[in-house]
Amino acid sequence: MDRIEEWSRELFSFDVRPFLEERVFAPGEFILREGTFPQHLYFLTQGRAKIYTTHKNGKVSLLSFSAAPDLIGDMELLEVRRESLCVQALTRCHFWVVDSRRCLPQLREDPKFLWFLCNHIARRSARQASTLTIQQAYPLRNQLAAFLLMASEGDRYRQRHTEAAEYLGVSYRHLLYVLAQFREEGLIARGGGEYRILDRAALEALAAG
Amino acid sequence: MDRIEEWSRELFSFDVRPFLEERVFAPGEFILREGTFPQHLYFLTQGRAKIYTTHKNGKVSLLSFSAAPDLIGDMELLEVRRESLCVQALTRCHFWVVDSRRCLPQLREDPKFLWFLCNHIARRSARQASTLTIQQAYPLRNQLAAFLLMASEGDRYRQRHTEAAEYLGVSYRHLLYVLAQFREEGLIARGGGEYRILDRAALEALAAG
DNA sequence: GAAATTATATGAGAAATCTCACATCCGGAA
DNA sequence: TTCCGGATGTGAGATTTCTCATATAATTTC
Repeated sequence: MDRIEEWSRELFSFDVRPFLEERVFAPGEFILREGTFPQHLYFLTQGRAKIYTTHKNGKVSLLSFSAAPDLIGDMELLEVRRESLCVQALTRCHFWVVDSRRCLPQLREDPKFLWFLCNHIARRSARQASTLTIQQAYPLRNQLAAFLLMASEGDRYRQRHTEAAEYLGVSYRHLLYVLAQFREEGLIARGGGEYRILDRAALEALAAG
Repeated sequence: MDRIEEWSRELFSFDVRPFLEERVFAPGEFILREGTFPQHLYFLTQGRAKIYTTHKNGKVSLLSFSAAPDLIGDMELLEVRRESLCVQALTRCHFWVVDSRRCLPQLREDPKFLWFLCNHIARRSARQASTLTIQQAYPLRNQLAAFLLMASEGDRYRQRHTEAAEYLGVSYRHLLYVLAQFREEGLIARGGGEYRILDRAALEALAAG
């Protein structure tokens, strides 16, 4: 396939195709399971997945959503992951999978790939740092406003509340409570199994802190 | 200096010494200020610094403590930082400073350095992810137990409460409240301007969740 | 299609956490 | 020494967030 060749030339100095295969995961399928140690790099080219971890007290933390294009399995390649995470497809997910164990020597010597990897991980780290400090400094009201804007398409918001609560790190009950507040204040409206954004400006003001 | 040569051979494929200088910061001095865009990589060889950001609502989030050996300015090198952070020396800090702007072409082509950088950033990212999810899943009681164990030397804990509160992302008042609880329960004791750990096992049980 | 599971919704009360007020203590600056 | 800003410590009341119970709708499974 052409696109693979073009893409592999962009990210790698060497010919990665011998180590490459395509894979598709169905919704709900696991790309990475907790406790396993993958030997592959997964380049998400299509679809959407969620990355989460389960704590000893039973709570689930949804660390992030992964949307194409994204890279999964990099932390494991670098062997820095202590408690492993779980990655599960939300929609049908297409990957280009690199057998990183077999081509690790080439990867370690490839400045083009390493530069890409640095940038990728650094961007993720910056996002996490931002999430972390915002979470410390603002109540759900502000974070939810940002999330509604981020996760909506146009004026329509149709995320699962269960997942949103796990992502925002609050209880399902409390998420619903603040959503109801927003409805009372006329910021959003409910209808037909989805929510609509009524007052984008107000939400943006809240999201900005 | 010998140690510089040895160190630079370990991290770089090329001779980095022409781009290198030593710098020392006094306690309280700023290594990076919010809003500025540094053109240097700072290798912390001695000392301790704090990395924090100030929010629009006035709250300060202490993202992390930096202790030698550590690397500062990497996110800026990769140009991924949105809101810039503030890095301030807590103790006297010694750095080896690389003029990354002048040797960026070499850095981008140096697999040895890039591999190190990937690992460094990935480790930080893993730590942040862990902090983020733990913060979502556990109340201060558990996090404080972990922090007391981590930040104490032997059985003596002598961190500033103001800084601890910013690091843990809770109000000063609430930190003191939970510390008082721990005292009532006989886990710690106060005396001579410091705290002492009395029941390490109990704290470890709390920290483990 | 029936049963079982999962998501949505809401109420009530409790726990965690915050803000603000105020007092004390200590170290550095004048 | 005196003064002052920062760090410590405590109280009271408000706000945010959690847990648990319960009910219904939607979805999956058999």
